Amino acid sequence: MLKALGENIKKIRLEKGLTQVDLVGKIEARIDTTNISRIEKGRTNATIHTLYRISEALEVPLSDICKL
Amino acid sequence: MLKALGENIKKIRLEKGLTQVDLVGKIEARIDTTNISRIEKGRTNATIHTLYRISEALEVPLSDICKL
DNA sequence: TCCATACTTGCCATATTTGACAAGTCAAGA
DNA sequence: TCTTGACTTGTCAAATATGGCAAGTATGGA
Repeated sequence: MLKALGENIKKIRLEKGLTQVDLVGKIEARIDTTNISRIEKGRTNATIHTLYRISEALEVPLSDICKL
Repeated sequence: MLKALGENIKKIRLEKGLTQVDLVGKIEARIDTTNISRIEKGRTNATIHTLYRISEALEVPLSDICKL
């Protein structure tokens, strides 16, 4: 399930033509590519706030990245 | 945003006619009404795994409780 | 081959979620 | 009023997410 979530994020990110660094750059509050990578690989159980910041940077609704 | 998420959960829970205790009872892995209450009140930044377990207990897609 | 870019992974310190329990609030009804 | 059920809030310990940095892997191009 975390893996599916991560793949969702990665898919959307690539569709937008963004690298992890680009994505991080679009997030106001500090976040690290380390964390993006961990989330995309399903290696961490992200908090909803982190996912929310990612959804903002990707310019998609939070619910889009929560579609499993 | 955490508050909106919590209100979402509460709304769905009440629509299903469940109390917090009922909801906890439907979740396989251990969870506490303390945590349900904190999430519903937006006092905690829940992890996606916790929200996923709640969505399972509510029998709705995770994306439904992530609609802000 | 060498280099650059993109990504992954390990480690650390700090902050915070979670589970657990106890105590408190609140509303409805006997 | 008293009781009961539902919910909220405080505190604690343990687990873990996060930010940060460094090192490693993989791929493609000069």
